[in-house]
Amino acid sequence: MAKKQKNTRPKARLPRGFVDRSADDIRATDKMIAAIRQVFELYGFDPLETPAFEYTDALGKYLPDADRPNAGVFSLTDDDDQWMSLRYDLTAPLARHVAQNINDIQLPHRTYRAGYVFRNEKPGPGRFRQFMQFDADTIGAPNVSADAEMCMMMADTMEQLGIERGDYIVRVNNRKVLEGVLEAAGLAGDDHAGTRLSVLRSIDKLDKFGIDGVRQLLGAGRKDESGDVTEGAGLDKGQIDQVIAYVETGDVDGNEGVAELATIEQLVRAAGYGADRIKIDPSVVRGLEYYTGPVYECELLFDVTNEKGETVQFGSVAGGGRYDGLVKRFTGQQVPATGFSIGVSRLMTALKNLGRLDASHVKPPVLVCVMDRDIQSVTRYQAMVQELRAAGIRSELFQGNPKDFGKQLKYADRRGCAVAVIEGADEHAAGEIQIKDLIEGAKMAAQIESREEWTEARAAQVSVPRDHLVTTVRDVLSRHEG
RNA sequence: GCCGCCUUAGCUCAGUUGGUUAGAGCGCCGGAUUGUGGAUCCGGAGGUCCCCUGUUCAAACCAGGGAGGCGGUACCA
Repeated sequence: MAKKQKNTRPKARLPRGFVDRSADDIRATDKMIAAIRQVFELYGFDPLETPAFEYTDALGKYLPDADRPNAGVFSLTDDDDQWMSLRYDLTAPLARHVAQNINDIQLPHRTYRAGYVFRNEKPGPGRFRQFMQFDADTIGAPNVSADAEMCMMMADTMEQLGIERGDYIVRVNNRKVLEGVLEAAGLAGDDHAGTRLSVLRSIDKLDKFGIDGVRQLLGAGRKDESGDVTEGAGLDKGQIDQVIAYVETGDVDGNEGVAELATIEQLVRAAGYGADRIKIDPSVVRGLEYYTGPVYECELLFDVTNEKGETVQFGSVAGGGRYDGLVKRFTGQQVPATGFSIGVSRLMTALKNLGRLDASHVKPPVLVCVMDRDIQSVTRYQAMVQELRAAGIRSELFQGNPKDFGKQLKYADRRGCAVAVIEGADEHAAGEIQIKDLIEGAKMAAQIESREEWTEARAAQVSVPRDHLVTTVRDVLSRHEG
């Protein structure tokens, strides 16, 4: 029978691409969010929260030919048979919110929001199916000064997060410029729509594969490490040279986008942001779906290593752009908007691996041990914990099985507690308590070889009057500060 | 999706020209030690050898299929 039961036990496992988050990660995330929020608030943005689910058509992910949401999103049908999906970014839900409340919203509308988004796709190193984004957007802002502001705010945010100047770069481009290049290469018109997509994707791969890689992708194709072939855009040599020349110089004649970029550059330079922080970069492409003008992204310039010590390609940690058509989908009126999104989870990985995120500020608690198990004694131990807490000292009563005292100290040791408080019958009779410095004790343990000696030593332990509890604990804690 | 590699104890892994009861280290639990963490010593628990089918007297090992994991690539709002 027992065997049979075993077969029906569920396997404890996570859905692929999802992770549990540890105490350290949560605290680090909270800290990052607080830093980002501080910058956004300072710039005059207000918070907004939208739900994790939206009706699928509001996200704009319906296949034209099937009554079924597109791949890439997690979807289900509500009890009225309507398709709902988990949001895959924070921009589409914002557009829905603005369209829905357009009469009550004072434009320009400046908002920010943090939240988890979900993507139903193959996870990769550092890429998950649930991750956090932190967005800022200005809705109803037709001029590129709003885009320039976004770039500057991105830079400020990086510095607020502790990333030093020179360790990040905000790169800016313009969709209109890219379209101009494609036109100049003879790729205008509906016939070449597919090719245009391929070309843009190829340009986007510059930082990953370099100029030669981009050339291959623009032409016949490229082979990856496993030997798999990526089909190329199939341009001829003249067209490839034309595109590569643009990527290298950023030149396109008489293009509206070029003028916009010049304005952005002028604005940010006037505000004191040099090319070491914000620069025009012709290889920036961003998402292909809805951007209509300036696009920008922020990249980290230092090496990030993974657990195995290998340097990893990190890519951009934030990105955004102008999306003038997104609200129009709902209302029919043009509502120009621009905004960007920070990949909080990714950025945290980078900062953590770099040791730039002092993840654990939180000190382990002081442990009050349970020596005598009668109710009178336990109430005394409880009172000690209350006293410590009232003094603002993080502390806990041992809540495991108290019959083995050694286990309690072992628990304190594993938890990293600095102090254990011990009061047995002897101490109680004398009106004393034992305060044990576990960190000092661990150092002493290294000097001791025999078990007996170690047990006898009662390492780094002092006996003090009961009413010295708080002051003595505080002394020991401060000894280990910093 | 496509390409490659991988899957044996909680973890990291060994294992075999196909041959009895499948191993190690670490971890875990118990004891030496029922009032003191570490080190040491002794003992113990823990396995559908990823799943299915086939070949064979015999499969953890061979063959076919499948699943899962990792990595690359594609897609990425």
